[in-house]
Amino acid sequence: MSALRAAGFVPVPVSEYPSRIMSHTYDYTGIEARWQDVWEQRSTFRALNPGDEGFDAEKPKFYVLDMFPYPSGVGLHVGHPLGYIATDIVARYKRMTGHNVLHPMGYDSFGLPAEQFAVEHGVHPKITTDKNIANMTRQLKRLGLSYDWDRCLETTDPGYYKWTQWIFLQLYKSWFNPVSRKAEPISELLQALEAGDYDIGPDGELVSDALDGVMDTLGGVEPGARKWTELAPDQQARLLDEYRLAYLAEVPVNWCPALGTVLANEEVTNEGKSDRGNHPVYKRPMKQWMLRITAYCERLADDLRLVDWPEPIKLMQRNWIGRSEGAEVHFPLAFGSAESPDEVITVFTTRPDTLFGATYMVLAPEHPLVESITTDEQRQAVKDYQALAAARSDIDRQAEVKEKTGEFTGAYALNPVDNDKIPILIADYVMMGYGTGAIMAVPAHDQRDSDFAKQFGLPIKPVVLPTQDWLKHHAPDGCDKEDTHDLMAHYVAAPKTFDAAYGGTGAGINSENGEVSLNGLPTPDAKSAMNEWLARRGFGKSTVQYKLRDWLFSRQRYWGEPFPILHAPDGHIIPVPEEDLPVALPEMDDFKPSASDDPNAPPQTPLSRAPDSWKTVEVNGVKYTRELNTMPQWAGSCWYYLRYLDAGNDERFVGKEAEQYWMGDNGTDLYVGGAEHAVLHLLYSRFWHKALHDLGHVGTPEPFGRLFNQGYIQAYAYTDQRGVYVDAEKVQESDGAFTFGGEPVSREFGKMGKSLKNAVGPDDVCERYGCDTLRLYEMYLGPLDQSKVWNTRDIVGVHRFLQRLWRNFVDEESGELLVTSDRTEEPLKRKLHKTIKRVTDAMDAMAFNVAIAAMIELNNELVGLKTIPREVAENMLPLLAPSAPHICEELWKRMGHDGSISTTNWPTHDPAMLIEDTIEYPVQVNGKLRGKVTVPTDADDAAIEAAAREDENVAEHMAGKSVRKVIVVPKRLINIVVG
RNA sequence: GGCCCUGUAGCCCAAUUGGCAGAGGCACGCGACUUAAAAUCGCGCCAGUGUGGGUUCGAGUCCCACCAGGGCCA
Repeated sequence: MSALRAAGFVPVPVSEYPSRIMSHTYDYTGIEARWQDVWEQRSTFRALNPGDEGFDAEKPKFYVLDMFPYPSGVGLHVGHPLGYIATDIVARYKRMTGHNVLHPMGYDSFGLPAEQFAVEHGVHPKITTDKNIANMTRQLKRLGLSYDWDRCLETTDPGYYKWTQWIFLQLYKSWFNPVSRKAEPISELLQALEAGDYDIGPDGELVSDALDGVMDTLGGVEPGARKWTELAPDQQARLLDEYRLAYLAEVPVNWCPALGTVLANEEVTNEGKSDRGNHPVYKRPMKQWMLRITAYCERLADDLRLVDWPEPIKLMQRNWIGRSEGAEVHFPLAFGSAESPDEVITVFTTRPDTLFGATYMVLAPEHPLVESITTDEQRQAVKDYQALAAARSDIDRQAEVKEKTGEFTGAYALNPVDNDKIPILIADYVMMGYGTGAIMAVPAHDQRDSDFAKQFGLPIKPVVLPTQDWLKHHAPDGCDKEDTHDLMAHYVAAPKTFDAAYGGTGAGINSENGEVSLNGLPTPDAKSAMNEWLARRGFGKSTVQYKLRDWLFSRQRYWGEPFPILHAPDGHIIPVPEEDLPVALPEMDDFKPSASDDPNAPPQTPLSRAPDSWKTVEVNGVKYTRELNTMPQWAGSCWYYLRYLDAGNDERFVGKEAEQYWMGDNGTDLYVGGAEHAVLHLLYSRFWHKALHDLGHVGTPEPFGRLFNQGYIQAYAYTDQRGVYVDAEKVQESDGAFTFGGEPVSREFGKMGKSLKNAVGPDDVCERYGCDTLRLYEMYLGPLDQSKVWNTRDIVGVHRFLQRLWRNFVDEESGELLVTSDRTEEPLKRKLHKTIKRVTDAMDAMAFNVAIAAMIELNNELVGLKTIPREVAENMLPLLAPSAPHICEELWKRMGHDGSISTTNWPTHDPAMLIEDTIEYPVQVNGKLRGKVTVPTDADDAAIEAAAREDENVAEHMAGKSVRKVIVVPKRLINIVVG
């Protein structure tokens, strides 16, 4: 059952539509309503799965997908359907070129926007969501979009989120095997542990002889390794939990008291505010569900090579994953503390070549080692500083200000390259969440280290020679800036007098011990020489680090998927058995989050107020409590593209055969949506898909083979003298000045939407011009991938085109069809075939603006004719049908066809019709146009040249000069170079 | 500060990927029809491609620098 019918929509019988047929003019209202109804009644756009009756296995498949919308309360504005119209044209085009097309739509109905709308209006989110979905479905249907509505899904439907929960359980029941680089069932890890394949290292890492040298974490037997069988049952359980792809962890999270929930890093803005609502966000440690997306860093980055996506989006994902190559270096403590005499501090650096320049170390104030290394004299000062740092936000701490704060721990480490005793400090510009939470400070070559060192009077030792330009630019006053040697000498002797740190590359200096010398080596060579030395001496090794963190997967909200997890009184957790899914969201009247202005307010989830009958579950005599957090916004959208393939399946999240057929080798054939999802949805989806792929549930390594980002529709917006936006519709223009209610306003420009008060609704446009006009107008605005300005004034252009088309086909007086079986005149026939080719090429390139222009041109050719030849009409309507389907269906029917035009074949052009008998060549002399000659198409180069030389004007410009070169570009031009 | 995208008639956009800068639309002007207006039809109007260099027989297209607008990351 379609969402629209579910919402109580009853189609009006065709005969009752208001009609202006009597006058035989272009009655778009009646035509559009009538054909939309016919499509619905005949299920014209139902996509058949393999095994369905009538399924044609011979046809290639084409899966064209839209990013599904949130069912927002304000409905659609004309910016939303831009992508939907484009995919609809592609879907209709592909059907006509012999493809089995899957073109579905659904609603991403869980999450903050829906919940906030419900809270604001004091209505249960289920009710507002249903209402909003009904309204948006009505709006979408009115655009004549050829979705298979039978596959429409809502992420809030228990029949859907049952499988979202199921996928979560698959992640929970899996671990990432670093050797195979794949997710594998955790039961296999358990078997391996029980068989003694691995021992357990002191930090819970897996240790195996067989894997020695293959993997770091699985490397050779370490002292203190234990056997699996030596662990107590609860230790065994905890160890397994540490390897799961979904795990609980006490981590510093982004806590937003005003929203009453935690947020993922991706949902926090640069200013440290919530992406939604712009509320302050604080870091605090909390026990939360995490998904181990970091295990997939390498594959997520590498596999971007497999997909046809816009380069900027790939780049954004790569930057977000943030791969950096460098080295891990172990600094021994100079005086071991009493508790742990062998302690080392491990740092990650991207510049191991600057190790000789490390003159001190900095730990994050939260670093676990701080406690044990701090000397008694410094203890109080360190404690005070830690308290100070805890009160600051991450964003604050990372801000690039010259004023740095910190405190000395009293402890020292040894720089492994030269055994120099270097002080260990704590400072809040070092973050626990990045790298190892400790850095080696190289003040000569890192700006923040330099600021800190200058402030605390720490030594600065240059180890890389800067470029001359840099030296000149940053040298202190009093240096001779033209004297290269003087500058260098100055720099090496007194680097702190220069006003910046040199972060670039260059030859090494001051970098030599008895075993390795970096002096004179360019940076890349210096890096590898140092890495080699570190590895040889056991002080470290080259390694790769990623910026991406694990995905915080809990939210303290009501309107989300409940976790299928039970907590025992003793703290251990068990999954809900798969056959008991879904864990339905309980009916609750009080679903509001516990919002607060107090950053220290404890999180309290709405589900903690659920009835006990829901919260408590008894299994084998033990009373378990359900997990009371819910999943985040993104959970449902991670896999919806798979559910469409087999939306009604109760047995599996998607049937194998349907999945194999529609996903094929490369996933979706076209995925269209906004670029704002470059690092959120698109990264999360890829992660889930890869895990499902590893576990054998889906066949392709990537979900979205081809991605296309549509641009935004922008519109003029107007502000009054206070700078407040006013309703753009009510602004009046006269002589280039704009007024609102008599007051002058200034014009700006921005993305269409509620906040700028410049939204235009599709319903109004459909009312006034019809949806075929709206569809054409949106496509005709410009290239799909670019942002364009909405200008209501321009709509009449494409509307006139459709009016003219109608009058070319139908006599408005009599209603008589003007299509006859007359022979097509030769020039018109050529024009037709040229148009077929141009439109086909443009459709393939998704250059719909160009395709429409070509059709307008052909239509304009027909305007002067009393009747049009059937040959032209029969080819022209199918060309236009994907873009303006309703008017084409109507004219197609009036021409005597029974079936829908959407099932006819796409026209093909006759190449012979494109070849002209003669070609006019522009003739250039020294690159300047001097004449034109017309020669037979089959003339050879010599004949063309001869003809060119005969042109009077050309001859004149060649007179008295010798010909150096003649360039004849077949079918293009002739250029004669003289001198 | 780094990276990415975009600059073509008054406006939105084409330009076969290095080959005559103009397909289409809007706006504007004139004419036809009309008592008149709208609609419709016909005709017309306008830039040398943001700026400055370079490569080339030839540059809107490729390279370098700069300017402006938009985006992403610091």
